Amino acid sequence: MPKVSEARLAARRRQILEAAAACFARDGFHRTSMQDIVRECGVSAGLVYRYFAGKDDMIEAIVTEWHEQRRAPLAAARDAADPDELAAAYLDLLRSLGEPGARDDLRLGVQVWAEAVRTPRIRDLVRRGVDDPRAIVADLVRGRPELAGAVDPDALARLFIAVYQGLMLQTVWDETVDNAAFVRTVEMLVEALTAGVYPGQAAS
Amino acid sequence: MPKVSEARLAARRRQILEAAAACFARDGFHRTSMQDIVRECGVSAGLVYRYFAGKDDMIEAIVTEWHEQRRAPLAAARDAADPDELAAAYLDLLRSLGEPGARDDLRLGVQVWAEAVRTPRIRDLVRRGVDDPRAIVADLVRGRPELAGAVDPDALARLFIAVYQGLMLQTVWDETVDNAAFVRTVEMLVEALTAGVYPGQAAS
Amino acid sequence: MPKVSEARLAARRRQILEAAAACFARDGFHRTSMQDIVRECGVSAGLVYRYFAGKDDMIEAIVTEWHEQRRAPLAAARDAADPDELAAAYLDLLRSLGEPGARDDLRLGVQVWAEAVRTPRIRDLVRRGVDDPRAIVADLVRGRPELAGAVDPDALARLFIAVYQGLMLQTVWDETVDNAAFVRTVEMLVEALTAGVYPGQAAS
Amino acid sequence: MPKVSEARLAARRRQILEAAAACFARDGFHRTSMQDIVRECGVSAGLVYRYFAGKDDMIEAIVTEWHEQRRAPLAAARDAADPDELAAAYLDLLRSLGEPGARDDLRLGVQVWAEAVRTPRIRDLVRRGVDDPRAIVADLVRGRPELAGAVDPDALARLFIAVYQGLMLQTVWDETVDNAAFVRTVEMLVEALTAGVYPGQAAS
DNA sequence: AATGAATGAGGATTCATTCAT
DNA sequence: TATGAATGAATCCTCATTCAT
Repeated sequence: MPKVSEARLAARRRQILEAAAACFARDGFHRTSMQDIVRECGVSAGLVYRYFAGKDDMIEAIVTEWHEQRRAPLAAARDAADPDELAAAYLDLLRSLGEPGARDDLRLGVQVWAEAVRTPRIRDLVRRGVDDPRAIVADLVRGRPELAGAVDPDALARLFIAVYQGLMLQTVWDETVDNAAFVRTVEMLVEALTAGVYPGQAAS
Repeated sequence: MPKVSEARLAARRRQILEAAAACFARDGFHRTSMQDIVRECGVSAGLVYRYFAGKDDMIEAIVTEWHEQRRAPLAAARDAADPDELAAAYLDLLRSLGEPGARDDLRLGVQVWAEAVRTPRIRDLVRRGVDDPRAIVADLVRGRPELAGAVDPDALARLFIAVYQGLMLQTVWDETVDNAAFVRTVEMLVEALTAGVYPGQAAS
Repeated sequence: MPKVSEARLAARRRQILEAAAACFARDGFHRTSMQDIVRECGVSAGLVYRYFAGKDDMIEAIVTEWHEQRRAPLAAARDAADPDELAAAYLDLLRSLGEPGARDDLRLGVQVWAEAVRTPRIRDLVRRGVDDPRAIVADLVRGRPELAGAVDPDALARLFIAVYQGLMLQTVWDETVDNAAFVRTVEMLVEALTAGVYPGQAAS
Repeated sequence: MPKVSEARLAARRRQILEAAAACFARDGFHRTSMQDIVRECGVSAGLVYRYFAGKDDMIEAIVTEWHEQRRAPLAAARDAADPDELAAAYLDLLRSLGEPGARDDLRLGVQVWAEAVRTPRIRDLVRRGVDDPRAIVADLVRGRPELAGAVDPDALARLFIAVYQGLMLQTVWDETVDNAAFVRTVEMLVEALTAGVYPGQAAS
């Protein structure tokens, strides 16, 4: 089995996966037929089944990839071990939601969330996609006593994730959302936390 | 001269609608067959079509009702014209997400969001479901100069809605979410806003 | 059971029958639902079944009536025992096909013919609808030796009926058919027959 | 690069079309279910939809073919540019109506006529199926001044078509129709026309 | 490796008819 | 007499998946 062939295989897989993602983003998992995907990626129906065991397998692959893409920047910031960098990475994620090129990704994400409600395997993937960032943020909070004393680190982490999720939803349905104003408001909130102005917080 | 009372008709409609909502919450709109709904509500297939023009019509009815249920408490609080009451109503909505009886409602909501991505009519309903509460909150913020001077009222309103949406998602996938801790954190945030401790805010 | 009631019954029956005929003419027997008829005649579904045993029964009633209406003028002319009158009655029938008010009747007739292909009971009714006029015309021909010697009376009768049927079809599909020109051509043919100008005919 | 030859595909299409024609002739378009056709042609339900967009598409294909079969002999005769040949072709068409093997074709034709009443696309096809032969015959009449002076060429053409249509109907309902006698009568009529014996006709 | 013809169960919806009121 | 809510089998069509080529 020559290496060229392996690269080709990977490229084919990618080609199919991207066509599928485009279809799923447009119409959701259950309103996209395999024929739709076949049409979109320009290969035969039979071939798709040599790369994926079936539709569910394809959905899983797409969900896994979707979360990986979001987890990466946060994980990188954590590895840098600089709290400011993590905050910056988070705000960048918020900002990226406003970029026009992100639309399909957001649409896909919402479909993933809905699928997680009913499919245990998808739910597990999505939960990991939430739990990993949450742990990263919670760890950071725990490392700063003036914050940790005032708030539940996990709850605060969930709050930041919730803000991300909610902005994502609102952006998906309404392209006129003022992303910059939203991010500025969140930024102020983050700064206030860092500055220790909350009731119960000791001044830092 | 109807031979069957209007109340009976309304009850039938409700019976069907609730069976449908239960099915949709469990399996999503497109993995729920009309047969599933028929089985769930115990009437014949044909009868469903005397009350709803089709599956899409039923989905629309359910989406409309879903948003109405959330809008009502906020609208009531706004009519009371008491800022504290509005904040309390909002926090109650967050708390209600943690009640065990709410599960199906949350699951249904996530399906609605996913459907809004691909169906213009549903998107319109969902946007109205977001825009109405947003206007209520933004108006409140505008009425308090010390807040309005520091933050974009719309952005802040979106932020609160985002928090609600995100908590809803996380609760749907993970029943172990600590709702009380989350709400406490949000409460602190709200109080800090009211207390005017944010950078840029004049002390109230 | 008072007489008034009987008249009412007949009126109801007529009301339903006419609504049904209008629907059938528009959409054919099998694309017209009982609900369509119910809507058209403004009574309830249940009531229709007190006047007709079912859809098939209604179709039969309509087919019977349809043929009766066409047979009547020919039978009247035959009873007058005047050959010229019969010819005139026939030409009048042709002319009536061109009248705008006849459209629905023609449409209905074509549906009847199609139904006669597959339903024995309807076929019997339709055959009688053809055989009766044919006998009338054939008898006339037989009574005129100079014609009967030259042509098969039955075949000639069938020919006249065929001409009627064909004109009916062409008129149904195409409202621009020149009815007057068609009738003039047939008239000339009839006169030629009467004048005995055919090969094999002795001069009258 | 089709893996299955084009001939095989065409054969499948024909297989399905012929099964459908048989069903439609037997039961009419709307009393024939897709399952009936599927049973008749021995392929799966899904496959039918790879060859036809739906039931209506199949009906259209059948109607088109039906008219083409009748138009062909007339068109061939016209191209031969011999009036006698055209007359012969017409009489042959009449004779073919009496052949036992033609039954299903006739039954199908009557269903087509009924469908033309309610479906614009079918009506267009049927009108073309009438207008083409009419033009052929009318052109012939126009080319013979002694005929054209006496009759409206279009009306005469319509008359011949009407005779064909009427004979078809009568044959469909009644297999005892004496086709030979009918054709002989029509033949005589044609000869008389050619001989110029009509009132208003100049002797040829 | 790649194709796409073929399958048949399952989808939403309609319909003639009945019967409690 | 009259209503119209209720039934459930039947209709047309789609879909994920397979396998001969």
